[in-house]
Amino acid sequence: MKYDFEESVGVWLTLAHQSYSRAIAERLLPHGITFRQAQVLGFLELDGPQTQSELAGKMMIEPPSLVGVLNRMERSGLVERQCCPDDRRCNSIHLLPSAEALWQQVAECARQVRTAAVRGMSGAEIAQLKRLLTKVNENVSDF
Amino acid sequence: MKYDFEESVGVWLTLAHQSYSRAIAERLLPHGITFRQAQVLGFLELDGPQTQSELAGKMMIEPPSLVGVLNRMERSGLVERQCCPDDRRCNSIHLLPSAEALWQQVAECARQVRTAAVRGMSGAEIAQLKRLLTKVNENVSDF
DNA sequence: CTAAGATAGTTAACGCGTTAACTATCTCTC
DNA sequence: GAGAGATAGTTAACGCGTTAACTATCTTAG
Repeated sequence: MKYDFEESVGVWLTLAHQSYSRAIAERLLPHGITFRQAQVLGFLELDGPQTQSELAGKMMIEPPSLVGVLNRMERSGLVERQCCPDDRRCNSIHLLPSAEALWQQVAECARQVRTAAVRGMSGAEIAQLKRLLTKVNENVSDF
Repeated sequence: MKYDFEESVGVWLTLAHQSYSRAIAERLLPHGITFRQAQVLGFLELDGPQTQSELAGKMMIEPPSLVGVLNRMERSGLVERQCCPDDRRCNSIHLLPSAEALWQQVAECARQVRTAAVRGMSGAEIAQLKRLLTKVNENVSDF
């Protein structure tokens, strides 16, 4: 009773995910930014200044994971931690001017990869892919 | 011109992949083993003693990434690095007795998650999922 | 046979993920 | 108003991924 490494959803999933994130990382590299940092930029751009917990929630990582990302981004002068006056436990994360310019380029990278990923697929196929991936997600989430 | 985080293949892919690997990790935890260590076990079980480069290739990680995994597995008494007599640059990685027993349980975990992932999907849908994921992989690999 | 190049493995430096444990601060209840 | 509990952020310890640079060893060409 052998375990077949080749014929498992897990393998296809891993392969696709790996190529995808590698493609984004490679395109982001020349801009001196990582995928996670780009995501922070995106959410701040989209929803304005917000809390670390909020950001971590949207990025679907644990708060401690965000600490390092923000430290590096602060060091690069992209964002700023600003203490909330009404709740001194919170930090409000703000974009700095240099980040605004960068965001346009970063968004373009993401858009390119996103477009490339579904090249040659019909609308119906894309919808189907989404449906099946969502299904896998559900199946596996609730154990 | 906003970047839509919700409606991208990347997001669906990430979500599915995350749940999947989390599900495996959770099931493996009680056995005191990680996903990567389980993979090493699997490939050694399947193909017998082999080189670190070979292993890294099959796991699709870089050789330096494997070093730490093997160090920890050696520390746990699961595997052994054995110097190849015919080519003294290579290490031949061997399973130790305690690993043999563990493997049965680990394989069962993987099988459970793999089965759960496609629950409620027809054979045609699974084939379609594979086809689409492979397509995404190809699309994005060759830039 | 020797010098040059390829290959196997390691280390170092970095980024990022986790959980557990800690510090502040806020909130809620008595 | 004081003590108990919830919440925001951090740190520490761990696992794992990368690239670049280094050490051995083997191979190959001259």
